[in-house]
Amino acid sequence: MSFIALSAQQTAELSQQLIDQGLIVAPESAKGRLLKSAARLFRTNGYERTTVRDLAKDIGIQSGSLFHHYPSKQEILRSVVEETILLNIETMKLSLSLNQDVRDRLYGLILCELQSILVDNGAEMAVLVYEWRGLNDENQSEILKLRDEYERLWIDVLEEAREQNLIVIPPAMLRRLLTGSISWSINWFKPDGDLSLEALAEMILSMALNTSKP
Amino acid sequence: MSFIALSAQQTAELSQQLIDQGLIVAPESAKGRLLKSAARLFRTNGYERTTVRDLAKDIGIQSGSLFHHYPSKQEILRSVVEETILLNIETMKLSLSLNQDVRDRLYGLILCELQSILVDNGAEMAVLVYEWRGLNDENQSEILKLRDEYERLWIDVLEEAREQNLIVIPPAMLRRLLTGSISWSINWFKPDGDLSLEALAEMILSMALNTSKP
Amino acid sequence: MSFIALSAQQTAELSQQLIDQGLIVAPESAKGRLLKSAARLFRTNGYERTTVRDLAKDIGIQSGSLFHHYPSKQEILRSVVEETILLNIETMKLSLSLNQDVRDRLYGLILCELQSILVDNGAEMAVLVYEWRGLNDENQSEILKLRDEYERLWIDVLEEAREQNLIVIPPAMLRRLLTGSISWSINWFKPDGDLSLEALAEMILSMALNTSKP
Amino acid sequence: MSFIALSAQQTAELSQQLIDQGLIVAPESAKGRLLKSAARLFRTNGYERTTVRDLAKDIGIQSGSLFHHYPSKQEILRSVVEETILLNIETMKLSLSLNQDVRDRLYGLILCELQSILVDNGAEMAVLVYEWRGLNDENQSEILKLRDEYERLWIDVLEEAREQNLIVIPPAMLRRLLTGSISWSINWFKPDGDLSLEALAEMILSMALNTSKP
DNA sequence: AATGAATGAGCTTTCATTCAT
DNA sequence: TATGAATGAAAGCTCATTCAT
Repeated sequence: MSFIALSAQQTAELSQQLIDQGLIVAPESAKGRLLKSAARLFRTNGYERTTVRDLAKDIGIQSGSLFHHYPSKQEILRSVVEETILLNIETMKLSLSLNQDVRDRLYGLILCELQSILVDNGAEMAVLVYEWRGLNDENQSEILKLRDEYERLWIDVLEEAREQNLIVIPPAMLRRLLTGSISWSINWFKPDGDLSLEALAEMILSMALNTSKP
Repeated sequence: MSFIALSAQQTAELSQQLIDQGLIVAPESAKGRLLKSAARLFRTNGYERTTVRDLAKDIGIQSGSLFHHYPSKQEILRSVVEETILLNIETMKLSLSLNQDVRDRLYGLILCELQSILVDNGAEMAVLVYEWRGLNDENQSEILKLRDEYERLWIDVLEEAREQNLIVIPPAMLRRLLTGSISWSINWFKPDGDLSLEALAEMILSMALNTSKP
Repeated sequence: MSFIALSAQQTAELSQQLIDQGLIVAPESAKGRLLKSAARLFRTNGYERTTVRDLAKDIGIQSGSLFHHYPSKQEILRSVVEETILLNIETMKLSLSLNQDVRDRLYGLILCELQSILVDNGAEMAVLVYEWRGLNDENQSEILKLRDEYERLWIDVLEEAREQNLIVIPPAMLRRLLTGSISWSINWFKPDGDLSLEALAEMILSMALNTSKP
Repeated sequence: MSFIALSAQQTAELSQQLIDQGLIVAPESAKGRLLKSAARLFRTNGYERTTVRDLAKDIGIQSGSLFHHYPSKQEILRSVVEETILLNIETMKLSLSLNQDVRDRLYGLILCELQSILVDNGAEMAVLVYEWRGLNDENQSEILKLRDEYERLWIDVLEEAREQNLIVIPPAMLRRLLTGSISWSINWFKPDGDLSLEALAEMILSMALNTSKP
């Protein structure tokens, strides 16, 4: 395959750019550590089952002190979700810019989403998928706008694939089926197991493309 | 396609048998209505966000009266989940007994799972998929045994398909991808929309089988 | 010692008389069994900690059925306490009528109270002593009248003892000290142990009489 | 009599020492006031009949705030009981260290226990005696160890008395009779009445010693 | 008499949030 | 910024009692 992956350096630069633009907070800052903790706990125990005391304890402060950083628990969830989408959008855009072949472009999106959901620091994505209901109505619609942008990237690539007769299922529908397959992996994938992320991505790609794996 | 679907009568008879064996409660009984309500509310709002007062109000009794039927909220969740799996196992077995062709057999499983998760009385399945963490440890392992039996049915059919070279992805892995695709449908499928359950099932089948839809 | 004890037959006749007069219920009747159960449970777990469901279960009926026999849980407690005092008063009167010597008379009272509190079917007395606060105000004052009659018997005998210089502590005060010693025995006396009820009664007598045990 | 009583200053110093060692909480602290309140209410109404709302109201906070100080109502009871025994043990040891004559030593123990149970700040002792069953099993056995140490002090003094032929009833038995007499006093003694605590202690002593009051 | 479903007030406890220090 | 005591609404659950059958 001709796929060009993102280098670690490119990923790091991207994060730094977003931090500089004020779109996401620096991970080593107090707020950053809080968000990381929150993502992990929300993912492990669920939003409701995670108390602000759990959160505070996890980063070594008192529960009351949390509210100096964020006005409410709800806002913490919103930040976790928002930052994740923002980072994912930019990462995916970068990957697309490096690859022209539609197979590679689709593979890149799959890999990116898997990485976001499965690798160590990707707890936030799981929250995005499974703690959707934890957001109140206002926040849901706000996040929805970002989500539309995110999904647009997927649909565009799938439309390309359709034009080249690589897929038979309508793009919007296929995206939904893939979303399910990819997000569900959080329930079974073991990062230290035999199966690599790349191998999993290829399986999903082969399923999507409806052709035998090369 | 040569697929033989379950008739409404067969489904009804199956439910009645399970009721007679004491494995599930009659849906028109007090307990039955409670479980139905619980499944719907748990699905809509999540287990944690559903209070016993909500539940009681929904079926028109006082909150304290709930505990006349079930000793705890947790036990209600357990019952919802357990009954769903039991019913699904038997429904799937029946469907498998009616069809010999492996494509039909797989199509039957997909349809059955979709039906369970998407049609009006399928709220329980969503709970099974998404409220897993709501169960305490003891109940999780108890339910896990039933789940193994359920998954066995899927794996067996996928093994058959593999022997006939209909699928390229290893059965256990493919099942996981399908589980995700099918269960995620709860987040977007509209029962009253243009897409029929059968059409959706066929799309998923075609994705699984890795061959063009006939 | 010249003490004349009550025979089993005399005790039985006494109970029968009270039953015939309608002052206490027959122990083998439904109500009787209920009271016996209640006394035992109240004694073991306390009035508050004993639920009507516990009570019902103990005698093998449903909790709702209890209220065909007694209008409230409170009334059950009142009956237990009332019957106990009534029976004790009569038993003590009988014992006093059989003994003239003041040492014997006092010994009889002590033995009678110990018996009431310690022997197998004497759970009611413990309730009388320890579940006093479980009674509401109205019932407390009603029972108080009976209690006065009961205490009168003690005081009269202690006055006699005082006139004969057998005791040095004022009767009213001594009665209080003895009440404590006797009732506390419920917390440590083992009916099957080495110490007999009679030996214990003698120790208490010797303590009261302020003379060495003969 | 040659009895040397504890001075108010000595008592105060003892309390301070225990506070400094972290064994009991300062009475003027939030926790201290809570324990004091709890002891009084538990004594007056019983553990079960006292609600956490009663408790909170009594010290002027909201019921939820109680749990900032103690994790459960049960733990409040445990603390009340534990602190009482600890303080009593130390007070009794101090009294014993000041008196050599066995009569005086015994008189000191009696007085100390009476004081603990009857004077204004002695509600806790009543709880210890009468709310024993309110403790759960785990806490009962924990407290039991302290209680053994407490009882050891009594038994040792009674053994001395026996060696000097001052008592005729075996020490372990006599202690039980005295426990009853002393603890029962809570049900009748009026701190503002004619009878002084010291006079009551002497009566009990004379009853125990089996000799006329000198 | 007995059942068992239902009541409804009240229980202990949880928890996001506030605020004086 | 951080603390930690306090808030107060709401949670899950208990239980004496009622009542149609």
